[in-house]
Amino acid sequence: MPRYNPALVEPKWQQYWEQHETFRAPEMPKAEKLYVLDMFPYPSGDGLHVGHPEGYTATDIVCRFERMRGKSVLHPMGFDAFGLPAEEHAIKTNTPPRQSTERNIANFRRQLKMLGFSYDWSRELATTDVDYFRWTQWIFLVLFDTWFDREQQRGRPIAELPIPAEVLQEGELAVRRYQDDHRLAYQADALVNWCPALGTVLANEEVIDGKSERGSYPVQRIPLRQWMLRITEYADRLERDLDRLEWPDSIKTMQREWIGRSTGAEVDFYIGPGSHYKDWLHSRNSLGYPRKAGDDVLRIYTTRPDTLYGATYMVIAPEHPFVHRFTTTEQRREVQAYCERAASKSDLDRTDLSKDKTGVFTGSFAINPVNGQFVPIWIADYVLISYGTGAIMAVPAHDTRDYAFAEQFGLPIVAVVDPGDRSDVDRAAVLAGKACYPDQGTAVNSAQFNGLTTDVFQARVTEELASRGLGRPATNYKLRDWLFSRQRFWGEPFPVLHELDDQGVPNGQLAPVPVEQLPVDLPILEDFKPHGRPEPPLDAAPEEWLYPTIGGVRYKRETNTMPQWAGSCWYYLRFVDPKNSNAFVGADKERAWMPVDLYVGGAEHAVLHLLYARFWHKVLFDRGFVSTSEPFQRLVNQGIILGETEYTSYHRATGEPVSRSDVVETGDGRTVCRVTGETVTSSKVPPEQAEKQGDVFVLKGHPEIRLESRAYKMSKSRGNVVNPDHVVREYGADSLRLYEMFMGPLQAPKPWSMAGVNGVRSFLDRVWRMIVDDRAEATVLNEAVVDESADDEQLRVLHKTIKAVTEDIQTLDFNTAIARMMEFVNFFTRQTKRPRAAMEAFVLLLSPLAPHICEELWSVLGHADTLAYEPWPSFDEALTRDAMVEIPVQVNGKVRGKVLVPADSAQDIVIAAAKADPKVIAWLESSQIVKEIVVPGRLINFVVKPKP
RNA sequence: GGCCGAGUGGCGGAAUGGCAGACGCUCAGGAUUUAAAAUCCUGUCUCGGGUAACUGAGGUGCGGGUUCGAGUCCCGCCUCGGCCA
Repeated sequence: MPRYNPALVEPKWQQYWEQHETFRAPEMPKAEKLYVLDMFPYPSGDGLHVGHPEGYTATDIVCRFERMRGKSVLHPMGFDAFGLPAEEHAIKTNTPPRQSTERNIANFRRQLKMLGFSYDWSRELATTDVDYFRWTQWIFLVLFDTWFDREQQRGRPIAELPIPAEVLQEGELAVRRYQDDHRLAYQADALVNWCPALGTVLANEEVIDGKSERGSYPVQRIPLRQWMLRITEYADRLERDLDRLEWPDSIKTMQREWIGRSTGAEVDFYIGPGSHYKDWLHSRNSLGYPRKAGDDVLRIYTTRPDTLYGATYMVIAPEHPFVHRFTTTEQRREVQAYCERAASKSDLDRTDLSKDKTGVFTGSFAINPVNGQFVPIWIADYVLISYGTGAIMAVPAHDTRDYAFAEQFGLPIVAVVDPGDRSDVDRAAVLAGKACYPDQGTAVNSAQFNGLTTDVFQARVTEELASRGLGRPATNYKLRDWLFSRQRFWGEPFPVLHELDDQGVPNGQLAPVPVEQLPVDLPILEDFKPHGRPEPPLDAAPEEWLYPTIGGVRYKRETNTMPQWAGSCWYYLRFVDPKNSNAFVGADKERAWMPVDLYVGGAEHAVLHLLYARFWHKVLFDRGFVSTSEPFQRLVNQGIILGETEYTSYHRATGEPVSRSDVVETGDGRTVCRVTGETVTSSKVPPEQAEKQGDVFVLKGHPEIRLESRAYKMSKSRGNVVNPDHVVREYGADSLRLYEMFMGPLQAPKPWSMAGVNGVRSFLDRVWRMIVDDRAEATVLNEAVVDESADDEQLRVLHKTIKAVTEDIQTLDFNTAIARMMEFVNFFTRQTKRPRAAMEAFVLLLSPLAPHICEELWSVLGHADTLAYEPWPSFDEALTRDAMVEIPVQVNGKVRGKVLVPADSAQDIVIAAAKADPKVIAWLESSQIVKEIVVPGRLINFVVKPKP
C-alpha cells in the first residue's frame, strides 16, 4: 500500500473493532472505573452536523487514552428520539413517526460508526425503544408515588404521608384526594403556554420571548388541566448541590439564576371593611399568621421588607383572582378592557424596563400593616401572576419599575432608604422622591426603624410582623413546577388510568397502571397529526387501548404524552445495565459505575436537560434506587463550531457600495443606511477582495468602504453547513477528528476552515511517510525505521513529546497535544535513522486522536493485535529536559544576549556566564548593576542605572 | 440595564508573572519534475539601518497602575459573544 488512503484503512479497522468487540465494556469494572458520556444526539432528518463530532471526539480520546492506562471505561451511545422535531419531520415526510425515527437513527448510527468512536455499541438505546420507555414510565410511577417531606427535605413514599385527622374523618375519597395533592407528579389546572401551531402546550423553558422555542410560533396563555412535576420542592437542593459539582461556573450560574432563589417576607395587607381593621389586627395578634391567605387580605411577597413604609400603592397582575372584587363600578369598563389587552402580551413585553408602563386603578384600597395607611390598588401587567403571589407592594422610590409606573400615573413617591454619600447617586434627588435608588442604605421615614441599615431593618421588621401575625419570612423561587404533559402523539404515554363511573365518565379518581402491565405502548393511529385543539391525538385511539378494564374496574387511559425531556432524564442510568428486564438498572452495576465521571455536551442544555435530569436523579436517590445524589460529576461544554468566516459588503439599490460603518440594523431585521435611511442589501465578498486596514477590513481598492468580517452559526438558510460525510469522503475520519481538536480549545467557539482540514490531513500524510515506504508496492516499513536505540537528542524529543501529550490529554488541551506531535514528526522526518521503539511509542500517542491510521501503522510495525489496550507510553522526567539550556540575558527587562549553560548550573555560574557574554558586556559597560535577578533555567535580568 | 466570558500577525490559535506569536493555514522564493500535482527546503508582526550575516525601535482592543519584568495581576473604558432582565 503505497500512499496513505483513509478510504481503505478506516473501514478496515472499523470492521475489525466491530468483529472483535474491541470496545465492549465489562459488565462490572475490572479496574478503576471511568464513565464517560456524550449528550446523546437527537436524530434529525438532516444527519450529523460537524458540531456533533467535536464533543464526541473529545470524549473518545479520553476513553481510548484511559483504556491504555488500564481503566475500565464505560462509553456508550444512544438516541434521544421522542418529541416534537421527530414528529414534525414525520408529518413533513408523511411517514409514521416510528418509521421516520428509525430511519434517522440508522443514518446517525452509520455516521457515528464512520468516525471510529470507541462506543460500546452493545449498549445502544433509543428513548423510543419500548423496552426503554417501559422504565421511563416506571420512573414516572415513582414520581407519582412520592411526596416531598419538607422537614426532612427529601422525597418519601406516598404511603408514609401523614394524613391530618380532619381529612381522615372525611373518609377514603378525601384521603386519596389529599395524597393526590401531595404527589410529585400531580394534575393541576394551570395557565399554560398553548401553542396552536404546534398543537401542544409548552413548558416555560420552551417559550422564548412569547414564541415557541421550536419554530417560533406564537404562544397563548390558556387554562388547561395538565400533569405537573413538583420540581420546586427540590429547588433548594438543586441549588445547594451545585457547589459539589465540577461544572463550568457559567452553567452553575445559569442554573442558580433559573432557580432564582430569593429571600424576603410575605406580608398581608388588609382589604376588608375599614371599620373592622382593628378587630382584624387583634385576631391576627392572637391567632397568628395563617398558612393560606384569607379573603380579607392581599398577600404580597417582597424581597425588601425594609421599604414597607415607602409602599405608596399596590399592584396586582391582570390575572389575579381579586381583580373582579377590587374593581369598583366606575372602573369596571376600563379594567376589563385593560385585562383583555394584557392577555395577549408576552411576559417580556410586559416586564421590559424600557417599555412604557401601563395600568389601571381598581378603585379599591388596602391598609399598610406597618403604619395603617390606605394605599390604592392598581392593576398593571408588569406584575406577573406566576411570580410570588401575583401581587406586589409598590415602592417607587426604591424600585425602578415601580418608579417608572408612579411617574407615569402621578403616584406619590416616598423615599425610605437614604443612600448616604455615594458618588454615583444624587442623594438629594433620592430623598426628595425625584430619583429612584434600588440599593441598600439607611432607613428614613420609617418610624421606629429610622437609622437602621437595610439588612438589620429587614430582620427586625420581619420579626415584628411575624410576632403580630401579619407576615412571615419567606423564600421564593423563580423556578415553577414543571409542566410535564404534551398534546402530541410522539411521546411516552403516561402509565395512568382515570377511573370511570357507571356512565363511563371519569370520576376524578386516578390509578397507576400496575407495574407488571408496563410498558404502555403507543397505539397505532391512522392520524397522529395535531389538529390545533387541546385534545390529545391519543383521544382518538382504538377503544381497546383507550378503555382497559383492570380488576373489574373500567378506566380511560391518560391520553397526554410526556415531553421530549423525559427520556433524556435517565438514559445515563440505563447505559449501565441496558438489557435488565427486572429493573431500570441493577443496583450492583449502578453502584459500580455511577456517577458519570465526565459528561460533555453543548451549553444549550444548561438549564433544561441538566436541571430535569438532576431532579429525577434526586427523587430516585431519595427513594433508594440510586446511590449518588448527583448524576454528572464533571461537565464540560464544547464550543459551537461556526461556518467559515465571511466578508460582507453593503450596497444601495443602485449597486453603489456603502461602508459597514454607515449601515445600521432596524428593529425588524432590515439593514438601512444611517445617513440616507434607504434600505441597503448585503452580499458576500470573496476573501481576496478584502483587505485589512488598521482594525477593520475594507474593500480592496476602496479603503473608505468597510466590510463586515464574521463567522456565522451554521444554518441551512445561510448555506454554510459542513457535512461530515463530505469531509470523511474527501479527507478521512481521522483528519476530521484531528481537525476538530486542532481548531482551538474545546470549550471555545471556533470558525470552520476547510483549508485547516487539509492541513491536518497533510500532517497524517507525513506521519504515514515517516513510518511507511510510500513508494513500495506493498505496505512495508520506511527504510529509515531501524531496530537501533535512539540517540540522546531523539530520546529527549520522544520523552518531551510523551510528557506533553500525556498532560495535554488529561487537561483536554487537544490542540496543543497535536502541535507537540507535529513537532515530533517534523523532527523525525528529518532523521535518516528512526528507531522503531520511538515510532511505536509515537503511534500509541497519536492513536486516541487518529485511531484508524495508528492501528494500521501499528500492524505495519509488526503487531498482530489492536493497539487499543497497549500500555500508554511512559516518560523519564530526566529525559524531558535538555542537558544544556539557552538562557536569555536581560538588561532592564530587555533581552540583550543569550548564554548556553548546563541545565543544572548554579546561579553564580550562570551570572558569570552572562557577564562574560560580549553583547551583554557592551550593555553593562557604562552602567552600574543595582540588582541581579535569576529565574533558574528561565532567564537572567540585570537591573542597572547609569554610572554616576 | 445586570452577570459571565472573550479581544494576540492576513486567518485558527500558543505562551506556571520571565525570549510574545509555538503549531497549523495562507502567501512568497527555491529544489525536484519535460511540465504540473505531490513532496522537500527557506522566508512570512510592523517600522528604521545594512548588499548581507545582522542590527535598533515599536507591538497582545484603549487609558492608567503594581512589578526588576505584564498578553497574563489591579482600576477605568471600548467592542464582540452568551445568559438574565
